[in-house]
Formats: sequence, C-alpha cells, structure tokens
Amino acid sequence: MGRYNPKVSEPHWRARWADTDTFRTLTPEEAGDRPKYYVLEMFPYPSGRIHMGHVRNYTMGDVVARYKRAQGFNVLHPMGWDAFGMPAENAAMEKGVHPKGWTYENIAAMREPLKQLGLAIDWSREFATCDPEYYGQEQKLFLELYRRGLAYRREGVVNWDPVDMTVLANEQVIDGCGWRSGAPVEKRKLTQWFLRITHYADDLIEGLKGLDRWPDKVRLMQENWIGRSQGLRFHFDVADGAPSGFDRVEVYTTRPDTLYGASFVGVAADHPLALALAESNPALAEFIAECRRGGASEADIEAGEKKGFDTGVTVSHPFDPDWKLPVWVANFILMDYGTGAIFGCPAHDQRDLDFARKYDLAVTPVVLPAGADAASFTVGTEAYVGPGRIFNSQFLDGLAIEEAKAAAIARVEADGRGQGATVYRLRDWGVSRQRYWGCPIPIIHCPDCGVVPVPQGQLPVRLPDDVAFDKPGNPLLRHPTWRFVPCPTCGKAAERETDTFDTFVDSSWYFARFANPRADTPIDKAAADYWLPVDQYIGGVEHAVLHLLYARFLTRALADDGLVGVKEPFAGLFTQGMVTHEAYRSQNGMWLQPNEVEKRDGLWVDTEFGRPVEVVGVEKMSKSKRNVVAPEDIFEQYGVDAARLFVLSDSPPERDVQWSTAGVEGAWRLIQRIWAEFDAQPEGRPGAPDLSEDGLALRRASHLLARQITEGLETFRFNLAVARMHEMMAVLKSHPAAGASPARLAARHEALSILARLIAPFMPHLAEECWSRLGEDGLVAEAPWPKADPALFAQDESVLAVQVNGKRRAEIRAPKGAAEADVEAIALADADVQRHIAGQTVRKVVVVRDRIVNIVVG
RNA sequence: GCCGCCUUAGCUCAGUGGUAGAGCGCAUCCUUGGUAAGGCUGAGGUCGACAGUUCAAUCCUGUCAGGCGGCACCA
Repeated sequence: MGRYNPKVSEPHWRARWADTDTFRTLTPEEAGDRPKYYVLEMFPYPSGRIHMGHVRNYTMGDVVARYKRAQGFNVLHPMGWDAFGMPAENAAMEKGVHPKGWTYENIAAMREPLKQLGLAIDWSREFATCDPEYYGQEQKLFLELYRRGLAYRREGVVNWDPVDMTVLANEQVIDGCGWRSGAPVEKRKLTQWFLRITHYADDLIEGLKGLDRWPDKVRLMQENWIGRSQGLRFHFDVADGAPSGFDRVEVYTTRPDTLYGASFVGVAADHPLALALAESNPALAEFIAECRRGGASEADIEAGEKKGFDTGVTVSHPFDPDWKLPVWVANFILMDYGTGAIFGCPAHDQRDLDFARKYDLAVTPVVLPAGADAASFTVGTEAYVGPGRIFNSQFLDGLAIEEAKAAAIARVEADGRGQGATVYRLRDWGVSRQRYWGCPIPIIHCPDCGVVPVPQGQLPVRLPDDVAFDKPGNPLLRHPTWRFVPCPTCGKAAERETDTFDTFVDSSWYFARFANPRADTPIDKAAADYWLPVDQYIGGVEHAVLHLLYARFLTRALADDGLVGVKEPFAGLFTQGMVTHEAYRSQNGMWLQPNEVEKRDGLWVDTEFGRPVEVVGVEKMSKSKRNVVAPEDIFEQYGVDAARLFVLSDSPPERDVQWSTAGVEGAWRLIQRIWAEFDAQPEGRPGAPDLSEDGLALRRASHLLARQITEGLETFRFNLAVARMHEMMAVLKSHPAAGASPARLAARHEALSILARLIAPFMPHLAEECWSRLGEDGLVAEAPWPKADPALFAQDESVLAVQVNGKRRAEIRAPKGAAEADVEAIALADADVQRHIAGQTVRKVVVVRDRIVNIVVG
C-alpha cells in the first residue's frame, strides 16, 4: 500500500524506454506488414525554455504516436529544431553571445524537459535547421528550383522592417507592421529572390478539396489568401492626351457585365502611365508622392478616403468608340493586383461610387433589382451589388448578371480587345532576408557572368563564424573576406549573395528530411515514399496560412521534380488551442505571477502582504502579463503525467485551455485514484473473467471504456476520453477488491489491464507502473491496444421513456426490439400513463424502438 | 464591412430529434492508521433570445444578440 510517487516512477520508466530503445522507428524491412504512420508536431523554435504550449502540442502528438503504436503501426514521431532566425541575432547584439552558441545551448536546454515529458520520439533522427548538414541540402534544393525557373531574382517594392532591418513577405506584414518587430513597415525597392508560388496557385486551391482531414477553417483561410477571382482582362484604346508609347490602358474586372455603367478609368499611383505623365506634370508628381506616403499609413486605410487626380487623358469605351472616358490616378487602386488599372462603375461598386460622388462623375445604373422600375431606379450613396437584370446596356439588356458577363467577355474576345482571365491575390514568395543567422543563398554574382549558382561540389555554403554584431544590418555584408570569391564560371573576382533565406524556407521541407535525416541528398526518395505524407500534423492555427501554404507549395515543386511522390505534405492536420491563464494585477498596476497570488476567503490577494489583487482576465500566457506557469515547476510538484493529463483534459484540443492550480490538482487526484485501484488489487492472476453477475457490470464498463476512449482518440477529443476515465473510477470504486468474489476479482483484473493500456497514451509513466503492478508482461508501451467485446453490450431488455404530449411521464421496460404494438400496450397499461391520459382521447402513439413512446392525447 | 466559429450548472466543458451529464468549485456529513488525504449525500439548468418545422427541438431551419478568429480599398 502506498501513494503513487511520480518522482520515483517517472525517471524509472523513462530509463527503461531509453535502455530498450522502445521508440526507435522501424525500417520498412523491419516493419514488415505493419502499416506506417507518420505523426509530427510543428517543430519548436529553440528559445531556450519550453512553455505550456509546447507541453500541450507535444503531448497531443505523443498521445497519437503511442496510440498508433499500440494499434500495430510502424510510427515515425521525430523531433527537430527550427533554429535559424532573428532572436539569435538579437541575443548576439544585446548580450554579445554568438548566435550559433546561443542556439545550440538553447536546444540543449529545451531537449531535457522535452525528454522529461516522456515523449515517444525517435531521438536518433533529431536535427536543427542551422546544422550545415541540413541547410547545405536546402541550398541544393534551392538550386534545383532555380534551374527549373521556380526561383528568380527581380527588383520589386518590398516591405522593409526598419527595426529588424530586413525584408518581410506580405504574409509577415500584419496591419501594416512587421509580424515580429511590430514596427510600421516601409516600402523600399530592392532586388530580391522570389519563389514562384503563384505557378501553383490553382493547384493549391484545388488541392484543398482533397484535404478532408484538415479543419475547414484552415482550408477557408488558405482559399481566401490565394484569392482566386474570375474576370476579364482587356484594354481601352487611348483617345487623347497620353504620352507616346501609351496607346492602351490594360484593365482587369470581375464585372464585365457592368461595362455600360463605366464612367471613368482609374490607374494606380505607381502605374507606368501615371509615372510617365508625372514627368511633365508637377501637380501629378506631388499627388503620386502623397499616395506613396499615405498609402502605408494605417489611419488613411481606416478612413478609406478616396483621392484622385484627373490626368486629362481620355480613352474610348470598348463597345462604343465615340464614348470617351476620363483617366484618373486614384489612391485606392493597387499596382500589384490585376493590371494596376480598373474601369470604374460607380453604380455597382462602393469604392467607385465614393470616388464618383467626390469628383462628380456619372453614376449610371446597369443592374436592375427584381421589382425595381427601370425608369426611376437610381443609386444614391450605396452601390447596388445584388442580383438583377442588366439594363441601359445595349446588347446586354435583359440578361442576368452571369449571362451578361459571358456575353461581354465573348464580345471583347471577338473584338480582340482582351480575354477572360483568372487573377490571384497570392503573390510570389520573397525569400531574401538581410540577416546573418539563416541559410545562405548559394549564389555568386559575377560582373561578367551575372548570377552564377554555387557548384554542387562547393556546397554547403557555410556561414562564417567570425562575425561582428556591433552595428545594425547584415554582418555578412560587412565580413572582410567571406563574400569575395572567384566566379565559378570565369574565375574573375566575384561576390557571394549575402542575403539568407526566410526561415519559412527551412520549415517548408523538414518533414521530408525526417524520413532520412542523414541522407547525402536533400530527400531520400525511397524513405520519403515510404513515410510521406505526414498522417497527422499538429500545431498552432497561427500557421494556417504562412507555414502550411509554403510547405504545400514546396512539396508540389519537389513532386514535379520527382524528389517526392506526393503533392500534399500533410494528409491530416490538427490545430490546437493555446494555453491561457488568469492574469493578476496589483493595486499599483504591477503584473503578478501566479505563484505570487493566492485566494483567501474567495478573494485574490498577493501572498506576501495579503493586499487585494485584480484578476484581469484569461489571456495567453505571456511574459508581459507575467501569467506564465513554468512546465518544469509543474513536473517537479505534480509529475509529468499530471501536467500531460491536465493539458489534455479541460478543453477540447482545438480550443484554448485555461491553466489553473485547481485543474492540475484534479489531474493529480485522478492519477492517485487510478493507482489506488491497482494498488488495492491482490497480486497474482485470477482466472478468466466469466459472465456471472458479480463481475458483469464491471466487464461492461471496462469494455465500454475501451470503445469510448478509442473513439475519443480517433476523433481528437482527448478531453472526452479523460472524462470517461473519471467515470470509470466510479465504477471501479463501486466494485472494490476488498471482500470481492473470485468472479469480481477476475473482472477487476481484466478491467485494470484494459485501463492500464487505455491510459498509456495519456499518462505513460503511470500506466507502466500500473501494468507492472498488475503483473503483466513487458512494457505497456509495447502492449496491443485493447479491443472491446461487443457481445458484452448486448442487452435483452430496454428501458423506454413514455411521453404524453411530449412531456416525460413514465418509464417502462420492454424486451429489446419488441414490436411496436406490444410496446404500445405496455405503455398504455402503465399506471402513471393512465393517470395522464385519463378522460382524454388517444389520438396517436409514436413508438421509437428501444428508446421512447410518445402518446398524443387531446 | 465580408467570411467562419462559439453561446448547456458558479467555472471549464460533454451530449443527443425522444429520461439534460462530467470534472472542478460550493454546501452538509463521515473518516483522521490510505493524510501534500479519502469518502457519503446534496443544492445548483427557460441548454443565449425569438420564431418556424415536428407527435416531440437544447439538437434541424430562419432572424436577432453577445463573444472569438480570419480577411479587409483584391477591381
């Protein structure tokens, strides 16, 4: 007899797993006919500390990995490090440490608590993206993309983060600010490397349909992000006033049906026509400069004020050469979407209407809502964007919108003025970063030969160790020797590319590298063919667009090159919620840590002085609010299994879970209760359980539990599985070992054996201790998953509720599957039912087999 | 503004077209040789609001309200 002591048991069993290499992944040959299962959690950035979010993420993956192992799968469950990135350089600048040393020390510091979590991981496959063995292979992949034209270099307007002194992808700009620094982003012109993700825009959308084990939400977000739209691309002929060389204005529209409602043509401030006109028009030049300044500011976007400049240029309407439209430069037109020019149809587009009202341009309705009168229908301050019939539109009159679009496109195409087109919001992925701590782009710039790839034999291009961080900007650019190399082609003095990759490149293929992380090619095709796709990927929803879209893109690019055999890297995706905690603020406005406050007489006070403390709300654990609970402290106090159990138990996995002391104590108590039942069981193996009454209820409960927990695991409802464990404890308690008959003891033994295996994915250390206490052979981690015996659920009698006019009035027993007429007779004969239908006419009786009877009277 | 999700006990959440549930918390009592405790019993619900479909709605449909998330001058 004794309490379960995680401090002794947990290290013991971890040592056993390590000694026996329990979680080593089998080679395909070893696996034989075991099916493969690849479960992966998004690998961590090595910040140096693990947090509760890691605990939750990796525990979830571990639950899946252990469950699938028990089911006989050959499981790949690896771990690595997303190790390049800004924080290492910030640490270098702030503390004078080298990014490399800082990163590897952090990895070492995080590896220990992760191992302490008891994760069923094959650690032999571990790598960090900053290992030259990894990024060297990444350089090979890039050169392959370059060879195929999927990587290219061009000058472009980029998002420049003035704090991090680097370029950001569009996806990394949030509300006009850098996603990491939070500083307002500036527009700059730079020559950058891009990956041609737009080449796969259609396929990335189409592929979403097949991802039926992804959250709808994430698929929707990706679809919106790619932003496909169908429309018409065509040109207006310039009628008058344009500089030479500009005899056309190319526009894109999704509403060709409204062409007869056009009242102006608008171009972006950076449109070539606008720039050409500005050369001889100072007022226009000033307007363009103003657009550039204001365009980035959040307040202006918020206000949404439309501003324009009439260029004096006119163009001819495509359907009527005599109809002239003015060309305006407008601040709300984006140069990098479509053609950077539009035609304005104020009656049916709110932006165009705002603009037209401000500058007093014509507003001609051409779509007539059903029931409206063509003679009197007008548009005031709200554009009409609903359905209707086309009018005021010559040959389009009377058509529905979709018909009119087709007709207008057909006419424009027949006239040779343009054609139907698909346009995407998605833009190519800029991957150049002006940083040191990233994968060097393996390119040499030669004054004569231009862009020259680093030859395969000279890879990897290693980062130099001797760099200085005393100034902002990229140390590679300032390095005295590193970048000066001879041109591989002509041998003349040349320079290395000093930009490094966006770290999202590193994480776009690591899952494929795990198939064989020591291969001397980027991806071991045979191993990747065996393991990919990842069967279950788990991570935060914050990566719904960035990481997951890049990974899907790169996998397609690699598949087209025959390097991998699948287009979709992640067959199943689960996005888990955050770990939150109440935040506490003292009277003087200081944030207090959870371990600095306590509840006294129902009020929160600070522990030291007993002064009242305000509970500010439940927020994501963060340093700034100081509402952080360190996993290591919890491991120390309650054990690893209690921490694992708690992050799985209180909320559905996709939602946020609120960390609380009461919650982890509840987890601790469940662990003790489970152990107490094993501890109370007499040693030795009783005979096989029989169906005698003394053990039947217990047998039913344990087999039902097996069914329920299996279902909970299959559907990612871990919190439900934990709730079922709680219920099982009540059943075990009502069938105690003390004074039990042999039949009950046998049923208990069976129930406990099932229970130990069922809890193993959740509380692996406790499960081993229980398994061992029960006298079962080997490790529970090697034991097969229990199967429920359906025969136990068969019952010969069912209990039915009886309703009268929809209200429950009685309960009757009837043979299982009894005929409706018999059940009806039993129900009508029931004393309680008689009472409720007395004096009324029975109008109808509804019998739902084995469930309920409803008697309608009146 | 557009799109999506959520709303069930004090809290965190299950659940089902047919008898409303769990954990935690709370209250009462028992135990104090299982003790950083254990146990018994109990209270607590207009299933966000309204309307519709149905013999029957917490569940299906619609409208509204509140909360959360994503996108946002994308032509």
